[in-house]
Amino acid sequence: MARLAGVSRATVSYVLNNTSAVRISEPTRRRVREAARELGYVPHAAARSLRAGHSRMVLMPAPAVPVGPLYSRFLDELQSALGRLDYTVVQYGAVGLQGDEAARAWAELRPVAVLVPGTGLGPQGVAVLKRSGARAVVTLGPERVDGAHALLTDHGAVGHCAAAHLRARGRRRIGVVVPEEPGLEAFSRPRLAGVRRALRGTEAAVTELPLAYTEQAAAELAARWRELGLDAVFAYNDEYAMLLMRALQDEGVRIPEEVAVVGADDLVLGRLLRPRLSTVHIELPSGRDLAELVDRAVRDPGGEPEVRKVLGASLVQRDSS
Amino acid sequence: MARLAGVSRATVSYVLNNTSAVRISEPTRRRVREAARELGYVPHAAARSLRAGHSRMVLMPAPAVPVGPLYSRFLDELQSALGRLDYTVVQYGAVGLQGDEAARAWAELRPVAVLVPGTGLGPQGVAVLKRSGARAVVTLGPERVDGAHALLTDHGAVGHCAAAHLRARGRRRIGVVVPEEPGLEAFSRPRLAGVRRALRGTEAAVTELPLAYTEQAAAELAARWRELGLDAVFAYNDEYAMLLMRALQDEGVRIPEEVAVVGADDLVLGRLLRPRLSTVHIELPSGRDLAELVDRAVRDPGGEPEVRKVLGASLVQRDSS
DNA sequence: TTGAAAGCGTTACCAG
DNA sequence: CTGGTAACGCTTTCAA
Repeated sequence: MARLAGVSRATVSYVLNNTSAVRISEPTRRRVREAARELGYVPHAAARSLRAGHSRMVLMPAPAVPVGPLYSRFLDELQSALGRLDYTVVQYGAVGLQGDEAARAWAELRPVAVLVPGTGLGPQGVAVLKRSGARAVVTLGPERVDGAHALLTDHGAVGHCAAAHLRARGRRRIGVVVPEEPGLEAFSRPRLAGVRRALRGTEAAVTELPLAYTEQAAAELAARWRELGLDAVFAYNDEYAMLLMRALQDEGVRIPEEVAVVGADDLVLGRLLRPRLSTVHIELPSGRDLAELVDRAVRDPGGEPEVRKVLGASLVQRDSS
Repeated sequence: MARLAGVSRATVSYVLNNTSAVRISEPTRRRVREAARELGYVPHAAARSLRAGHSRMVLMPAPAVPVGPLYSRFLDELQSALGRLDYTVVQYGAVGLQGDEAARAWAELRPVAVLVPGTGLGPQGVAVLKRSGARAVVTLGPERVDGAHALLTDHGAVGHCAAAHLRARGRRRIGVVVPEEPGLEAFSRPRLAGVRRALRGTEAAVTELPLAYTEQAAAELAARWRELGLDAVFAYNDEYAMLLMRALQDEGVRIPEEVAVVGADDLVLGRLLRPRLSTVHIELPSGRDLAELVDRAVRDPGGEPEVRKVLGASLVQRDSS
């Protein structure tokens, strides 16, 4: 830049980085600062990290599905926690790249750490990222990936929790709503599996209920409700629960007498329904903890990958079950 | 990298970029490709853009507030549209930097375009970005900023639409819910102003109703409802509308006889309430259009800044008003 | 058809 | 204390 400030580039670097190893005269500092402001000088991150051989960028693929308030909060917390640790968090617009191909695209940015929600990253992808200089790869999903740290979000626990509750309440024929919206299978499948697991070896039976998030789809499901002969339903989450409850009530099905309903996510919404919605409260990891994990991993890239279960599920009983 | 592939770096560059200006022998190409795969070679985006003097990165600050399905959809569309135009969309984790300070942080990444939702970027910030090589700066907010293209989202129109409707229905004492959640003022204030504008010069009166998004806050508001003497309320959006409606119904206030309620956002939710919720349907710009605007601006950085109104508001009347 | 070399903006290192 | 120089990985121009 301001070789035009009358000094050398090195001097500029010293001044702007407050390098303490060398001492620059006050007048010089002033000259440099002034010139910087005047020229609207902004350091060039790419050049810096090229020279340094590493960056402070933590890369996350941007979530593809509209994301609830829970995950939003978590993400926010994570970002500010990492920010305080002097990392720059960047969400990479996921443009439908698949798995290891995506990993290569991410690697081009040479992030110091990569945080991958969901599945789709294989051991190969992890290897690519690490070779390209990523000092930490952390997955946030149902299963661990070789070479990466893992935050295991076992959505099975959500279904398990709901099903165990329904069974304890004496319900035996249990429906499970499976959203038809694409992108939600990642959550709905494990939740369904969790229900199955909870009921294995009991006399209770599970019925899958595919459902699109529209009034009409819910009405159609409700119309054939009696012939399904269910006495309980785990509705995937609170929003689908609301959709289904309304349709059932319009159909004259009494809740919870004829059918118990349980949602998930513990949204404010559920408390506003009548009957009040029983739900599975989901506890995500604290953003601060995760930020610290990332920082630790970056500082000690050789360490054993940490694997940690991070999804807490607990039932909140209200009036719908 | 693969000087170890037996060829020169230039050759590698040619092969991997499919440079058509020069012709490389097929065997060489193969050798290079193979070596690249074997070594897990991934080009270094920073080096590339350093050399090229520009990047294909479109930068967006990540929204600070949990964002509804509307905006999510819009963002998704935008990202894939830009992806198809061969841009890389990156969301920068907003770490509470203010205005032009944030602009400097963004400028460090030398994005080719910056897309800024909300206020907080001043003309100075725009200038910094442009000087640092951004060929397009587009704001998405209530007012234009000198030097930047603007997509004007006039949330006043939302309030205006709701208020005009309520007035046409004969309501005269109109409450307006103002969320207490931080970060929402950016939307709630203009919406309130829009209501005021719609009712100016009429005999209708406006009452502000601050409200936190909790059951208790809603109950407290409902408890003193009669003394407020309102015959209509614009509830900020559908979610606050649901919250308030429930509290009012618990209090025995009849909707719409005693008080008409209008929400906004036209969520599925509103159709599930009883009475069905009247709402303001909001039309965001199509992601494709915006992507094209960005692309045009990048190709012709000298052009006049485009200023465009992009927020459509139309009332959907149901049973609550 | 291929190779060599320059240069993008930074910063570490060493000589003045 | 300050300034010159080299090197990070890449693309491009020029020469072989």
